[in-house]
Parts: sequence; structure tokens; C-alpha cells
Amino acid sequence: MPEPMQNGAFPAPSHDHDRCVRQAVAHAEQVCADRDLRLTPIRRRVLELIWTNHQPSKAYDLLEAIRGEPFSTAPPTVYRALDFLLDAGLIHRIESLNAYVGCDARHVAGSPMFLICRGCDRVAELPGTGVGKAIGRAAKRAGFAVDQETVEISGLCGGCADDA
Amino acid sequence: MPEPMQNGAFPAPSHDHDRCVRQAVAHAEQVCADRDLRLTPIRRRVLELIWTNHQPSKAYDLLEAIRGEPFSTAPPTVYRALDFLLDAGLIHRIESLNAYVGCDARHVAGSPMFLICRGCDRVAELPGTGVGKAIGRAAKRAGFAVDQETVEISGLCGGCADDA
DNA sequence: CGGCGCGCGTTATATTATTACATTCCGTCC
DNA sequence: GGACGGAATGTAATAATATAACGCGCGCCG
Repeated sequence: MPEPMQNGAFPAPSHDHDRCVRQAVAHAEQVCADRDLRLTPIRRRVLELIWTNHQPSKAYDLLEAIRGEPFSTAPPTVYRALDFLLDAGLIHRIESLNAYVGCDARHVAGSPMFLICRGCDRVAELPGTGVGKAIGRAAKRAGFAVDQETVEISGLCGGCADDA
Repeated sequence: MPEPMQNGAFPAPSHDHDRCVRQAVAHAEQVCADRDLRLTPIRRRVLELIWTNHQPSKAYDLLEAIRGEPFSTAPPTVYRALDFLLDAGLIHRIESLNAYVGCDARHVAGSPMFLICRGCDRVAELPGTGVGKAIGRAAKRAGFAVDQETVEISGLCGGCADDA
């Protein structure tokens, strides 16, 4: 069973976050092993850093974070790792924030949608199933062939709404 | 009656584009008059430039475009005009492209969704009604209060799919 | 062993956007 | 009409995000 969640989307403040990180890294190892991809030290480290919390990470903050570690701190270092992780489906880019979050794989198939809380700055990933269908219908009506869906919703998560 | 459209979304190649521009500017004038906003020369010019075609405009391309016109060509000039037009609801920002398109107001109420053709680089704005409902349901289940919806779909429009 | 491809380092530069402050324009109030 | 005040614009500098181009080293595979 996963950790307790507020309605299955945003993790409860008390959740065992180390476990999120461990699971994410283990999942990444599995994926890379299965698909013959190389989870190099830099790539693994960037993935860990992204999973430091449930807030989206900015590329240049990741760069800052690896200062002092034995990696280059020039921008291409982190952008290359991000590209790899994006291609591997291990992270997502949040377009409206120019930032990156770990893929929590709860959506499994289909395009996810993202809930972005402007209170705590966390992002939750939901299965975009119903939304995807509605998009498909609208696109079909317009004679449009869908490649990729970007669905990013800003607002307040349950916890932050209670605080307000 | 509006110009002939391909399924009501992407304008036909033959459409009277000057008319799009004239309508957009007239609408902007109306909106600004109604709400006591000032459609200054720069703002009007930027709006016209954005309506030059149905492709999204980049901020620095707009800046280039006003070279030689009696406006400052420093970035804040165009960003301020864009902010004004965004606030007034006269244009939209396409997050996944860092670019701006004219609001065609066909959506009327509710959040629009955008179809972005990777063939011709045009963007169509659709009413996001069905999608918005699906988003609302998913958000409610997650205990999330929605402020703003960003729905951007990439793919191929009818015309470009036929070409392929 | 030789070549090839991938990952990484490095430098430079491109692209997108904002901050801060000075100046000008314009309507309002006296 | 003149003084004030707020909005709009000009200007210079800089911040934030992202990519291009090139070379090196290492492991794999013939």
C-alpha cells in the first residue's frame, strides 16, 4: 500500500518521503535495465535531486545543487540529464513553470494531467483519462490528430485551501 | 457569418485574413472602450502584429518587427504591451511555445484549449467546455480548487494531415 | 588493435524575461 | 491655467532559461 495521501493526489505532510525517493530510483533502475538505457551517476543524481520534494525543480537550481559534487556545473550537464530522464519517461516538464517533476507513474498509461498548488508549490500528477477523452472528442470534431497533450491546472490543494 | 473554416477550428488557407485582423482590432477597441482601458499605439500595434497570421508570435520577433517604427525596441516595450493584452483577454500565451496568439473569442466563456499544428505552426482556439468539466471532476476528486487551466494540444491539423 | 558511438566537459552564445529608475503624457482638481 | 498624481513609455542593465559546437575518453565490437 502506498503512503497515506490526501485524496490520492497530494502527499500528506507526514508521508514518508524517503520512500518516494527510494521507489523512484528503484523504478528508474528497473526501467533502464529493461530498456538497456544507462542510468549514469549524473542522471541518477539529477533524478534524486528532482525527487528531493514534490515541488518542481528548476534546471539552474539543480545546477546549484550539484556544486561541490564531482560533476561539471555547466548548463549542458543538467540539461542533458533532464533530456535523458524526459525521454525515459522518468520525469515530466511543467511547461507553465519551466520546471521538472518526477514522474510518479500512477497514471500508468495515457497522458497525465498536473495539479499545481500555488499555496505550497507542489505538483500532483493525475491520470488524465477523462480529460484525454474529452480532448480527443474536441480534436476529432476539429479534424485534428493529437500527438501530445499538455494539461496543467493551477489552484489550491486541499491542505492549502484549509489553511486559507 | 464568419469566414469559411475547416471544421470550425483552423482557418481555410483561402480565408480573408485581413478581416480577422480588422475584427480583432475592432473588438479590442470595443473592449477597451467598455472597460476604460487605453489601447495605446504600441498596444494596438503589437496586437496587429500578433494577428499578422495564425501562428504564435514570439516576443523578440515582435520587437524585431517594430524596428524602424517610432517605438522603443527595448524588451520592456513589447513585454508591457503583451501584459496589457493578456490582462485584457485580447491575446493568450502558449506556454509550451513561449509565444502569443490573438484571442479569437469564439470560446466566449470558460477556459479555452489550444490545438497547435506542428505542420503549419498555426494555433486554433477551441472552447474547452467538455475538457473543463472533466478537469473539474478530476480536481474535485483530488480536493483541488481550480484557478486556471492550461490545455495545449500538439498534433496535425486537417490540412497538414492531408499533405502528409 | 582500431574505429565508433555515447556520455561528458568546456566555452560560448542564443533566447526569453525582468528590475530599476528616469521621463513624458494626460486627466483632475484647485 | 497650473500643480499634482498616476499611468504609460524610454532606457540601461541584468536575470533566467536553454542550446550550439567542439573535443576528449572510454567501452564495445569487430
